[in-house]
Amino acid sequence: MELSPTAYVILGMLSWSPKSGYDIKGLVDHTTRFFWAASYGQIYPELRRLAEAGLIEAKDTDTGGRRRTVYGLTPGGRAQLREWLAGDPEVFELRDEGLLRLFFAGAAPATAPSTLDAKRRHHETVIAQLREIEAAGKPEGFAEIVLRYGIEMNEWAVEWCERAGAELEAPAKGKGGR
Amino acid sequence: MELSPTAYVILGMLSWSPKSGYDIKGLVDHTTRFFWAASYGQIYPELRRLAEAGLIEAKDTDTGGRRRTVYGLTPGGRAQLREWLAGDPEVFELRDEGLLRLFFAGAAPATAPSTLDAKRRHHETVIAQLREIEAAGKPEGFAEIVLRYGIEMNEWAVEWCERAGAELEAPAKGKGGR
DNA sequence: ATAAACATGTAACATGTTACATGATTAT
DNA sequence: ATAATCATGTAACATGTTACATGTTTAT
Repeated sequence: MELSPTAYVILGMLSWSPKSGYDIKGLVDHTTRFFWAASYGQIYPELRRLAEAGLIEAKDTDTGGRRRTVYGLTPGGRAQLREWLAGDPEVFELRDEGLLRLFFAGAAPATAPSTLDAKRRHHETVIAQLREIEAAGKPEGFAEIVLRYGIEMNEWAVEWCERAGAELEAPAKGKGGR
Repeated sequence: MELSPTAYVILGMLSWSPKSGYDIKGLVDHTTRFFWAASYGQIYPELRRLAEAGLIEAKDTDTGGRRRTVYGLTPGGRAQLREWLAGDPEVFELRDEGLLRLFFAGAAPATAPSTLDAKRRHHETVIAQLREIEAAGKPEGFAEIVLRYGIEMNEWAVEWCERAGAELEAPAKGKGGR
């Protein structure tokens, strides 16, 4: 069976412990969002599909009035997750509008420093968010490794923006930039 | 007027010189693809929209039998591009299936080293492609800066994969004990 | 009371990929 | 002749976001 990577986000989350769609969305927003986001519009329909495929199972635990459907992995779902983990990753996509603007900055060179600045600020914001997650959740094992990746990659990007910004200022060939 | 970033890819390409849809696709594949991809299915309809909006202009140059529509920026299109360049970048998205697999590797820990290895190989492949572009096109100015970003970022990622791989192999000390 | 958080879901929209259809020109 | 490249375009499909609709429970 061919599943989307987003389906594996769900399977992976449920491999830790049973969860509701709401739980999954909350976890995604605090963990994988930086390298794999997912919205309710994806999660709820996907939960239904996975349940129909027998990879997850609903344990309708409505605690009184508030309806809440908690799903758990079936043995088949766990096998599917492990099979996916054993394969090679295929998707790697980056969409960086800052880089795009910088690339075309020749049409308005004066805008380059502020583009670089905005990009740097973006990465700094992400670092702050990741550090918060780090402090709050004290992740361990693979989650911690991946979180460190996020922090270090964004730190690298901040440094690059600073270096590139300095380079832009350096060749001041009497053009009267600024 | 609200344009998609992909529309600005076209406007940016045309700001250098007039081009056909085919030209644009070829250039995208050799330049922006690493941080902003575009397919024919996006480019041709977008060219039509931009022409209808008066931001670009077709100069129907059919060289004999082979039909070829070359577009150039109008003054309005150039203004639109410059306006966009002056704003702050908004989109930054990463989709890294390798990181996702690593994140969930707890369900099959033995798969982690090969995931890391595949991710490293991916980044090495990209570096090789970017170096080829660098050697072939001798980019200058902002294009060169952005190309260097691509190479350096992927080098950083390769190093990270090596470091993380070494950590995985190292006996689990430092945690708990100590 | 009322705001925030919990909880599920759908519909409309936007974006993007792939395969297909068509045909001309150039290099081998 | 035939493969590669040039060249344009569409249709079907896949993916993903946003806004909306609905209602409960908990904290202030």
